[in-house]
Amino acid sequence: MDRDEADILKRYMVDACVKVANSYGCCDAVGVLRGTLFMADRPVSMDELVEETGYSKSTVSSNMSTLERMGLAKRVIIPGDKRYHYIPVTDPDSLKKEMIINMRHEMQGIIVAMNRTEVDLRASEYLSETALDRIGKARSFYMQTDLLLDLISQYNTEELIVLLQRGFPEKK
Amino acid sequence: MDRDEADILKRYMVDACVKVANSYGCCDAVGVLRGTLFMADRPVSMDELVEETGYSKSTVSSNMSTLERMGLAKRVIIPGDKRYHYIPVTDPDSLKKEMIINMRHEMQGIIVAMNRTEVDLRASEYLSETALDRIGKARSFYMQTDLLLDLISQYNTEELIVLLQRGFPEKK
DNA sequence: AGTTCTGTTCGGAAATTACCAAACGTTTGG
DNA sequence: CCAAACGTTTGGTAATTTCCGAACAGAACT
Repeated sequence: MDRDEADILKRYMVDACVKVANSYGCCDAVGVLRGTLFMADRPVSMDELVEETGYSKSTVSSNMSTLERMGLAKRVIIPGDKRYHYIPVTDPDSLKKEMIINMRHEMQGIIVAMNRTEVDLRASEYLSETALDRIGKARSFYMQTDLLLDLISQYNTEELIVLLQRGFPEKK
Repeated sequence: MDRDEADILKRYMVDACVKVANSYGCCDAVGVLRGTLFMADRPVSMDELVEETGYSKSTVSSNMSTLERMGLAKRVIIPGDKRYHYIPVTDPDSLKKEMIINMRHEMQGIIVAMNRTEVDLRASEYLSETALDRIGKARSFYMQTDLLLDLISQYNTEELIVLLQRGFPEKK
């Protein structure tokens, strides 16, 4: 397969991955690399990623590190080759796990901030009931969501779908 | 309450909101404004946001628009005042709904890309079974997740927690 | 009408970020 | 122990983004 053909084949995935990457604040290169990796039919070395994406070696190196950190790519060892090779992470459980970890991390950051703020608020001489009340309500939302995410992480997607489609049978 | 006191009270929330904003690729100002708005005990005019954040009027205006677009702030009308006033969106249902809409949007973008890629792949003379297989598996993951999100959006958080804590009773 | 008080848009300056090339440290193979 | 191959780190540059001030457009009141 020549380069042009490969580029045409991967364009949609690359575009979609770039959009996703951007929506999480990542630069284009992360998306391009992810899409390229996804479309490869075997583990890809860094040289090949340089070749296929047109980015420099240093850019590929650092951005592949971030893809790895995000749990979207993995390094594998190819026997008889001293170079690293990357494969995309595509198994549902890993992807789901990463998504949930990220979301819970966000929840917990906000919860910690709310706890600290509540302490400050109660110590303040200008005690704002409105603020206290709002913090209490918002915190319980974030804690509930965090709990829900924990529960969701204990089932796989098929089980969750069955459970939720079943719903509350007693309600008929 | 003086300015310093207010700044101390809101610092944790502002910091946390800035972190969240950054993790979604938004600039600091979005987080600062969100945190400030959250800590206000009444609807806030744009002048007050300018005053409290130190940003210029134009910066506040454009970033409040993005907060509104993200479903995290709302404009309200104060009778007898021709200025806009902003309130933070804190009710659980709205927040949950926004989160799910964003996630489903991401899922659907990827699914569309995969469908188009599959068409291209099948039309290509260099048909890669590996790529086709990977696309099929990945797409079913994203479609399942999308379905799951749809189901999740049909319950409120309390109900979901009950359902998932109950689990599969027949499995004892 | 005109005046004043809104909020948005526009152009440019400053700060940040993405990227590359080169130098560097490590590992592999001879 | 040397040479070659590999990946990471560093410094500098180009491009982007953020932000501000000024100009602008619209509404409310005189």
